[in-house]
Amino acid sequence: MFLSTTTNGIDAKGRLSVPADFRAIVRNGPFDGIYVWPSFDGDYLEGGGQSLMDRYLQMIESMDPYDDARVALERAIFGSARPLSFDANGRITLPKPFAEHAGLSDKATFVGLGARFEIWNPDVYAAHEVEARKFARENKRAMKLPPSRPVGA
Amino acid sequence: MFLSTTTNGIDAKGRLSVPADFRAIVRNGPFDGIYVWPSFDGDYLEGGGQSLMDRYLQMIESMDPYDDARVALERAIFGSARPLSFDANGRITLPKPFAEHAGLSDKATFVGLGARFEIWNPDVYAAHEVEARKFARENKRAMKLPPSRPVGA
DNA sequence: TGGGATAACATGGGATTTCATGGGAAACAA
DNA sequence: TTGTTTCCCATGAAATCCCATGTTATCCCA
Repeated sequence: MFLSTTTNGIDAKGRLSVPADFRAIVRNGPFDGIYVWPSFDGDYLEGGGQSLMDRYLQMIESMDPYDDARVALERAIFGSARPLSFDANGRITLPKPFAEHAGLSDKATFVGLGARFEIWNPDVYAAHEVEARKFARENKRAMKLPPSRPVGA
Repeated sequence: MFLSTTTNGIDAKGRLSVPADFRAIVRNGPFDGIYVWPSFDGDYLEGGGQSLMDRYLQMIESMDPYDDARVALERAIFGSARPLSFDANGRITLPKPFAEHAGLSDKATFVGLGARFEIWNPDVYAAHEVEARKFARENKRAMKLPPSRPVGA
């Protein structure tokens, strides 16, 4: 599970260290790296490991071939995603268009969201985080946890 | 079930012993540690074991992908939670931002709340507890138990 | 039921490893 | 060539591991 928020530096070569716990999650996969694409919903990047891509693929395959939503998803995710492999020290090199889309220059913030993660400009994310926490506080009553399962189930 | 209240010391390295009974609850899980995040509702930390996180993930995944509440919760919980693993003696190391959020420096109070627990500054908690008991006393008529099930069901 | 032995627990400090980051050299492309 | 990408190694800071110790709780047997 991708968790927590980490800000790392981007060096002159466009290299960016992926947090070690994120790397640990995708390790053991067939591909030693992550999949990243520009979000169609804002100025940030989205990403995940092989299993996330497999799930998206499965989801899309279950939709009608010419469903508008299917075509949109295919374009937005598969059409723009890139596999970014780790170097020996666990860094990826950000393609320029990605850095531009998210306004990344010298620092980037990884945000773990369970099954996937996002990469933001730190300043932009800070503002969003304040909003998100405020919204959560005001809507906490809407949170209903599913019942816990019996031990051993 | 996380129960009772325990206060332990925080050493110079930011290490904090998790009460032994709390550790016993999460033992046998796939991850030997606890998940902790700064509450979005106050100056304390919230936490639980793997099963709690699984339930939150289930809850969030059942919401619409671009629902505002979902996005806010994802960021407020997953975006700020960290897996804190036990060292050989059952201690966790508190990340600095967590200690700052909850005003923790030399001591921390673990408060068991059933499925999850909270970590407070002892002095702040003492004051808060007085308030909480007063509130409970004044609102006792609003407390409702869910209908009980037949024994064994 | 008392009291000594034993185990569990919280805490402390030093040593080691991991991690993020920087830069140079070699391979590649235009 | 000139600029770009990939691989390799160096380094300081931070996190982790390992061992030691006092104290408390638990057990066991007389």
